[in-house]
Amino acid sequence: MNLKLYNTLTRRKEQFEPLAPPLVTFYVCGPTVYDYIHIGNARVFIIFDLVRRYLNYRGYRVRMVQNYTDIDDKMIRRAREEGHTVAELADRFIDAYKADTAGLLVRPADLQPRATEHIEPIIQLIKKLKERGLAYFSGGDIYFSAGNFRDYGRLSHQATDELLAGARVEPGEKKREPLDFALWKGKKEGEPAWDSPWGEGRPGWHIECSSMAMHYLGETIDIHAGGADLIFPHHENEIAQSSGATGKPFARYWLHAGYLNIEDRKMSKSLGNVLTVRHLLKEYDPRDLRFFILSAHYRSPLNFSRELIAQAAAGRKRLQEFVDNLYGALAGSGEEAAAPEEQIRTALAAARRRFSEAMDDDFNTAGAIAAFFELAREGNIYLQKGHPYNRALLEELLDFYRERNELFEVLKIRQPAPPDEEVLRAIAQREEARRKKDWEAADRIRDELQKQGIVLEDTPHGTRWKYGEATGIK
RNA sequence: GGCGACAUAGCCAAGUGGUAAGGCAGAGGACUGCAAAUCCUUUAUCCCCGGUUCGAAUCCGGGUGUCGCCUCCA
Repeated sequence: MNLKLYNTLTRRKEQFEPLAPPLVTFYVCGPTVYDYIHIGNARVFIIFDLVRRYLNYRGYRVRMVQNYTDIDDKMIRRAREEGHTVAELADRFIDAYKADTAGLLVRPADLQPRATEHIEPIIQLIKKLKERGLAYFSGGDIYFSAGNFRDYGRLSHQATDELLAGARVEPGEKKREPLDFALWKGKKEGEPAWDSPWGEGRPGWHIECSSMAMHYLGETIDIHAGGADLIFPHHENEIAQSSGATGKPFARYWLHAGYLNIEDRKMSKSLGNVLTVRHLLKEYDPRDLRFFILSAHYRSPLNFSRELIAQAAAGRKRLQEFVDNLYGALAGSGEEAAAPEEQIRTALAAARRRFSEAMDDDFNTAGAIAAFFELAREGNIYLQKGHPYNRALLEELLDFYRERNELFEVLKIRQPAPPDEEVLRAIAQREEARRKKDWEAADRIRDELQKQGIVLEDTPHGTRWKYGEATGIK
């Protein structure tokens, strides 16, 4: 095992060593369920789903938790605007989240707890912080006293006095110091509330993640991940609350995904350029969206535009063609191969190595994808050298893509449909026409099949057919 | 103002000391009745200026530019 990952906490790549291998405890900050998720959210969920898959692939047993924030200011505001209860709003957008991420081929975390279903552990955690002198009661709310937590600012690498320079206490706020933040908010008229030792109220935003992460994964977890914008204050505050309560490190590795911009501009409601996953999935194949996102390193900023998606789609198509052609080639394969195999076998070994090295290096998906392409080129060369092909070799090539596609899920690895009598008959007719150099008839048959979604390709070894949608852009 | 990231071909994007992966697009060629697919060839003073080194895209210093965080935000 030689997996390295970039830890925001130390700002360097570190050897990954989980606390209790093969177990890896993994917490990802999930959505606030007040709206549809957008393409920027999608990047985060796709990336960390892939991280989980890769860890599993490397032999770890990953326990992944991702929360739903189903109570906070935004939830309350939106529910009020729409005339629903907060719970109704949450149910609706949790369903939407599940549908949208499924559409993106993201696999759900092992556990997806809701904040409102964990009020009791949250209260216990706040109690502990009060006992330790890290929290205080003020005007119906409970606040965390950031100044009393020595390591505050360590994750975002800001000294507390520098953070203070940009912060202030708004008039009407009840906290004592600018960096303090609410752990519990006293009930206001018309807001959902739960009983607590401090009266009715609701949890603050940061405390839910601390609570749920430790509740399900233990006081020190291996990996904590989220979008880069969560570094401060959310993750900083999570550390303060968790370590403050336990005296132990909270998370050992912090992973943060870079931003996704829209046509070189930050995506924001005010610019009106928020692209929802729901909308994009109507227009694009999810594999194209995934391929696009995975074609850059997860920590780099990534720019989204239709042009760039088209570029990615064109590249992905090449790989899809190759995999489809491997299946086609199996029809003309046997024990004895006509073509020399040394070159392709060398390429296969190199691709395996390259893929693993790239992924082990802080999940370098762009490098890993290059391995897909390099092997495809060599594979195509092999296929051109003439059948019969070595069946076992073709299977090995297919396995290469099948196994890694379990991680990336950017290709359709599927057996072609069984031979269609009608199609075969049409192809035979066309062959006959071509032999007679009756190009008009031959082209008519090809066009006819095309309309039915069947694409014909003439190769030196005969005519090959496949479904048009196999490689088309949705 | 404080903290930080990034700057590689027309476009996207790897590469952290040994003279530049991969993809898209373009051009030319091979194959082909045509088409499709595929293969081959072709395109980089690695933002600028210094420094360290036998050797730097890679390390150090200084510029310039872009972006982000410091406030809800994936």
